[in-house]
Amino acid sequence: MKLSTRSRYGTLALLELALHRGEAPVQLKDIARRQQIPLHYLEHIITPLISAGMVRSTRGARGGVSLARASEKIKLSEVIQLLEGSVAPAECLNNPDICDRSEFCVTRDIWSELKKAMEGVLESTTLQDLVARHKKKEQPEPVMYYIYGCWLT
Amino acid sequence: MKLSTRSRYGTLALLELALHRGEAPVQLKDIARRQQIPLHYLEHIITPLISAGMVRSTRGARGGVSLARASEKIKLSEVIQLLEGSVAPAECLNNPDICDRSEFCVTRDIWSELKKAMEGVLESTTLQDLVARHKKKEQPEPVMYYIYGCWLT
DNA sequence: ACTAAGTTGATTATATTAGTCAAGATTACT
DNA sequence: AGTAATCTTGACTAATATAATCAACTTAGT
Repeated sequence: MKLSTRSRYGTLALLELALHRGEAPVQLKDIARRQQIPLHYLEHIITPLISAGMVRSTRGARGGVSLARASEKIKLSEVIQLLEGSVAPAECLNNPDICDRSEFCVTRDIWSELKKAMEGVLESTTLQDLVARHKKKEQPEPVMYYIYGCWLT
Repeated sequence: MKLSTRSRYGTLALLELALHRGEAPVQLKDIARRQQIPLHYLEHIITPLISAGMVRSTRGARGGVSLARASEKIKLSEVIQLLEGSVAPAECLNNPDICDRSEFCVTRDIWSELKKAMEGVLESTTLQDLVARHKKKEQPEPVMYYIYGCWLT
């Protein structure tokens, strides 16, 4: 029940791109270094994201990759779909024919609910949400009050 | 993001046991046949469930396995925990030390929410729920009315 | 032309999952 | 007591998927 490193690396890479939105393309080697992803592996991870039109690539010197769409428009569900193939926790949800009891199977029904719960999170989270959380963590915005001669948080 | 067959087979086997609750122990070979699970594989899957006290085994001729607890008391989350190791979609949730950015990582926060959503389903589903669903599917309880000379559903 | 990038496909390495086999332990039944 | 049926255990193998690497190629800037 683990996400593959493909998905985790891919999401980190996309977050990196979202953080540099509007600037020059980011080079794969920089993403690789900053997010500690093997460069050669990242090259393969980024490919399906480019094919799907989520990421734009600029070849040649001073090239790199950048988001092809607004980060508000990129849901994690789509990212996982592209990198993991599917969010479904059991293959019979994608393809009922692989099991001849799909129609009657109550465990399949539960895996379906599990899938829905997962989609609930992944559909409602965009890259922009990740960016917002990231910035919030960087600047924790310390709300403090000076009362009784002390700084209180 | 797939459940292993361990978990899926194991859940099917437990459902089988729940359906025969109160009767004589069910033999592994019968479970294997009915649920189409390789017998030798099932032997290994059932082991951790026995160790954990979820399943009771009766050795020897006419032996078998049966639920050690009421099916209402067995949550799927526990089953998955035993068979899959953990429900966490990323290892850093179980063990923050494997990654030096766990503390700041916003993707980790999202995987954590994903985990919570999954737990929401798995914690609230018991074997008894599976049994109930199963019975409901078997006997769709056709509520019909004989009106105007016709049977209406 | 040269260099710095991304692109692609082949290949290897590693880990995990899935499954098999066989010897052993326990119990029911005759 | 003997035997057959059944779970138990550990070693082993096979299959698959994941992760990673390498190298040749294409593209674009200088």
